[in-house]
Amino acid sequence: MNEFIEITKALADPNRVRTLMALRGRELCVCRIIGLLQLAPSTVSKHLTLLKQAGLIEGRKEGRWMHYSLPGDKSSSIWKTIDWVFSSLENSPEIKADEERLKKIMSIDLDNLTQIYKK
Amino acid sequence: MNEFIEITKALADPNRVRTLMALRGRELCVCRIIGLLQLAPSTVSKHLTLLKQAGLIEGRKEGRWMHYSLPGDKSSSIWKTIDWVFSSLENSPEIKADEERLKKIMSIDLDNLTQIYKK
DNA sequence: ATTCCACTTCGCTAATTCACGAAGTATAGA
DNA sequence: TCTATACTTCGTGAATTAGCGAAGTGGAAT
Repeated sequence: MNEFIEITKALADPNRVRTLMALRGRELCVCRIIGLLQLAPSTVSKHLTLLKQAGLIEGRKEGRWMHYSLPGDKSSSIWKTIDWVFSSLENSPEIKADEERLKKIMSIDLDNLTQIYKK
Repeated sequence: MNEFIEITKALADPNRVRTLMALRGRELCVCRIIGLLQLAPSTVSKHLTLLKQAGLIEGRKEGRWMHYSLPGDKSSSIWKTIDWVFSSLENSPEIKADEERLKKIMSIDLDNLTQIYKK
């Protein structure tokens, strides 16, 4: 029960849900997620920590960058939840708009991202 | 998206989730739910309003009693969510304990419930 | 070594949420 | 018509949460 509530609480915030949806089929570094959500780095970091705590995402450090992604083991029970989220939001206009924004964000080289998310 | 967040928020509280699970396969009047959760009537009423707002339950008034149940139309998309909740919690010890409590609560006649939930 | 950069942790404020009791509404029964 | 019952709404306090900026951590590059 506690675990379940941890998951539903993690999913009870639009910015965290947008993040989860943004990670469909790809890894993202924190700076790109900051670019997507347009929130302070510390805020985004906190959201990511919460999602990770709930088991909805996992992190991988590579040099200076931290990359987040959906759990690798698709047979794990958390994927039932993730699939439910995906199917619930597949037609959401907000998520579609994010998808467009992400196309641009993905095209920017990591080394040039700093300036972007500061404005 | 808004709708989805309304649902996850409704599911982000243990007492509301317990209520949802208690309604599996049966209707319950508010007084029995009060008996289960052991919370003030006004608190329970608020929880039920939230669950209803999210579309997770529906209410039916009969005389003095208000009966809540899961949505009747099982083809409605909310049932995907409800089934996900059920499958996530089918082995939860808390929910099993509630099931036991409910057996007793269901055996009490409606007219005699008042005294019970006041103690 | 030192500086820079990506990110996290900490400390704070504003907003939201959970719980309660008191007061209100509606129905049943005397 | 009056009272009792079942529930809801309102107002309030305590606890939790989302956001921020400042300070801290650790890896890379000069």
